Amino acid sequence: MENEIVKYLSRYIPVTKELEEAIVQSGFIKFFKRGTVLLEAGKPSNECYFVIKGCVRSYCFKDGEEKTTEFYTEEQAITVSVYGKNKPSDFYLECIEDAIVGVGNPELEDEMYRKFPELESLNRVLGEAIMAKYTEAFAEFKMASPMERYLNFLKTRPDLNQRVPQHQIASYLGMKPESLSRIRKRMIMKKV
Amino acid sequence: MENEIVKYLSRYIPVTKELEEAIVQSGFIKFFKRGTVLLEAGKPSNECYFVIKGCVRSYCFKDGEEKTTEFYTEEQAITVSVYGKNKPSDFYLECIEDAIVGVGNPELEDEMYRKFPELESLNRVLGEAIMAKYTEAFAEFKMASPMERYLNFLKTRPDLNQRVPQHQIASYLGMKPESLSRIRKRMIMKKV
DNA sequence: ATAGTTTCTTAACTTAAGTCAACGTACTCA
DNA sequence: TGAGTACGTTGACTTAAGTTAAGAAACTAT
Repeated sequence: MENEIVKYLSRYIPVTKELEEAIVQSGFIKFFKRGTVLLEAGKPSNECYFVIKGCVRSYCFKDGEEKTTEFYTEEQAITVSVYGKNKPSDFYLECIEDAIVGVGNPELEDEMYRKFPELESLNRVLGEAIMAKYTEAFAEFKMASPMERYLNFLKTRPDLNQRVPQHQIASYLGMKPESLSRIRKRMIMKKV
Repeated sequence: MENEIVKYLSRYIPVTKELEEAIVQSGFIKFFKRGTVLLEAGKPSNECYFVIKGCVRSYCFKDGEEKTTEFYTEEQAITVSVYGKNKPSDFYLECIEDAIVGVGNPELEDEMYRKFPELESLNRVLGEAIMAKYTEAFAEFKMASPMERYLNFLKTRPDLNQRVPQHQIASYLGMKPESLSRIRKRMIMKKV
């Protein structure tokens, strides 16, 4: 729904009728079916993404294996690759559920910022907050053992555990599927 | 030197005499001796930091041990904790070399953005670029073995390997000092 | 210069992750 | 619905990281 993004924005700034209108008219909001690849590795991208509904996964290949690096869900900005540069993307972006995604590009963004300068300020502030959170997540990952990472995952993203196949969770947590399977077993053992 | 930050900015935007003056006058640029703690874990912070010269390390304690989570060197923005919120910091920030650091606060920042709106735009753009780089670094960390992480570290931050004690590098790479020592030994063995 | 501390290395041992392979289950799609 | 693929679990084995402890080397400060 278009309303979702307005609801999100209006938590931070007053959303005028004009702004709402501009967002809807701009074609920013797009619908994708499960399995759609938004971005291919190796290709430069001119777009940025914001997940409104559904789940988008970023992944790449290493040693012939697919490695899931991030899951982006409701109200998350996708932070792989800065568009505008001509650098080929390191990652694929794939909708692993039917998804509603805000898709931006430099022209649209510049135009919106010109018309609604408060949007750029908001983006800066929210961007800083995302960065701080991500920095903390990286630090925790570094300090944690594989089992601690899985426990942390269950605590911080309990929804994902249901929505996503286990082997993708494994590589997201930096381990092999077999290891995650054994960790789960160990955890069940201890509980009984 | 004040010139350093002007040099940095003028790579992206024209720096007028007024802007240069405003930066110098603001007291943004500060000097710290090696060992100075800029921020203490547990205390809420009102400041943001940008390393102009020297090296700042972020760390925290886990299981009674000090864990280094990041090194910030020349021309790096320190992204732990968003100031302005009253949340206690998760990390310490310590100068591990004599350092020149830009220290900001919300009031100063707002004032500067009001006088020089191009600064806020620049911050948004640079912030997005930092975020993209960091996302990539996190992904690579997840996919890499401890030895690969160390090789990657030597490649991407060769200066740090000289500037920083090894046990701090170890925890920065998510391993114990003993492991890093053995990895180095293994690498030397193979080379001979 | 030297005593005291911190840092790095080494060794022996424990634990768990990676690897390879096999098997059962679940999903999918023609 | 039935064949084929993808997914999760398990087991045996290999490899390397964590742990503990001890000693050597480097650094710090008086």
